[in-house]
Amino acid sequence: MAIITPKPMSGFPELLPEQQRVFNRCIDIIRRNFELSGFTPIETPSVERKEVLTSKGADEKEIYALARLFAGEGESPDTEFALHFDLTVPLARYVALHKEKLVFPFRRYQIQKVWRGERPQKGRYRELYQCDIDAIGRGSLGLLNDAEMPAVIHRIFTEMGIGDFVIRINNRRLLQGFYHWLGVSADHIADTLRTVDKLEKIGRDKVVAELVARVQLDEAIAGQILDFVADDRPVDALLTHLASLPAMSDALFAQGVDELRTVAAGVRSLGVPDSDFTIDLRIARGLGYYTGTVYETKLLAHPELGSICSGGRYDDLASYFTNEKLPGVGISIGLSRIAIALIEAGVLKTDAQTPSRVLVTVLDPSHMSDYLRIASSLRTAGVACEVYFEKGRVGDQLKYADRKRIHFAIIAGEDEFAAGRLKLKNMRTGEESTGSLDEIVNLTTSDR
RNA sequence: GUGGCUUUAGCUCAAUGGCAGAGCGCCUGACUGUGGCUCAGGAGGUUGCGGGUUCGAAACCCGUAAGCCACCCCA
Repeated sequence: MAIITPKPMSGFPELLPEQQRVFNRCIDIIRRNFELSGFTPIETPSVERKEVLTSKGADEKEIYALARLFAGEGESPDTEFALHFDLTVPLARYVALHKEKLVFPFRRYQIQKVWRGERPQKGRYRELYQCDIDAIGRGSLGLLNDAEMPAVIHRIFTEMGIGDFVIRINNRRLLQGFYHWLGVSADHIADTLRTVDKLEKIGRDKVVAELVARVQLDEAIAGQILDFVADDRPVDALLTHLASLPAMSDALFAQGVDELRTVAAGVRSLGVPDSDFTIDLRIARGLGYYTGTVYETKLLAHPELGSICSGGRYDDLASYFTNEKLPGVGISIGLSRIAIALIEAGVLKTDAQTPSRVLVTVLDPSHMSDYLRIASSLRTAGVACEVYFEKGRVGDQLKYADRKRIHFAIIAGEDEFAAGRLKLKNMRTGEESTGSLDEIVNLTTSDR
């Protein structure tokens, strides 16, 4: 029989055990911190009806549809379902469906896989984890929710130890107001936002060229826009400067500046140090539905990964599913992107290939019931362990423990059982100690 | 969807058109109550796949697939 190649599809990442453990630890940190800020878990199905997914005008090339491999006579193998490509659209449907049972503001988190029909590249996958939090209001939603998103993210990234990062905050109202004040026509504003968003990637000259050639802005105006957004003074100085600009005569601009000031103050009070967040007028987010605050997060040591966490404020989450106005603000961590890249870069350190902390070696199979009892006692004490059930000398068994980087081995044979004293070997130090079962269990719970 | 580059052992990579190799990893033994270190030995390849040129192809040509990168878009 021909061997089927065991290689997974590119873009559908798969981890080795020690990597998976790091990845899961990241998920644990994210979940704990989401809950610490009062966000409640929900999970939506991996598939939605196609019409739900395309409601926001998503790029249909990005969506994987579900089909059966075979269809009966007169049946179509196609289904009306497709895999979700983000968690925001499903959230909108969920909230619209359950709004009479939910209490608003609704604060939920969701950690699930999503699928995108993309050409994979570094940091870009076709199957990936997204970790979203959103706060949804009914009719209205307080502005300080916008400050909470970066605060939660800051706690998570700090705890994960992913290295220095900067959460960049901006406000789309401010940008729109500014462009309006400059005289950019309404139907060119979205295009302008999107083009300026590329600044970091393609550089000032190309952005100006594109603004002039494609968006048909006056070159002088394009230049003014770029001077405006490239302003990188510190938060307070920038806010003061913005408030002094003649563009303050534009109501939208003034509102944006005001919102940004409130959000920045909130972020600071929620414990994010000034070194870790900034107001960056360059970011706009490509997505059209953001209306106010927007976020992007950059890893200083890995700028090539792009934004590892982004989001923003939207006026109306679920306009396709209900007439009721549901404004919200949310942020999403691209966990697969961060974790896989940082594991490969060695920033997130991998450890043992197993959760087992202790290996119970088997020297004398006639005492198997004793070995099993030892394992049971360890587990009752909360110590992860396993028994070596295979044929093998002590050397083989210790080698097994060594390769899986199991911290301790319990070694007991005829002599130990006769004396009622077990031997515990610390695999890291090589040090051995003896004691009763209880004493040994105790030793494995202490650090070292 | 468009373009560029790449594909040789599990991994990283050599091999001027002339015997397909190294390092690391893996397995066995030295070592039947003690892992890592060392030493000795071993396994592992239709050179991505299909065709062509040639006395002879891993190498050159055509096709195809996959991978990487860039665009697009985005986490």
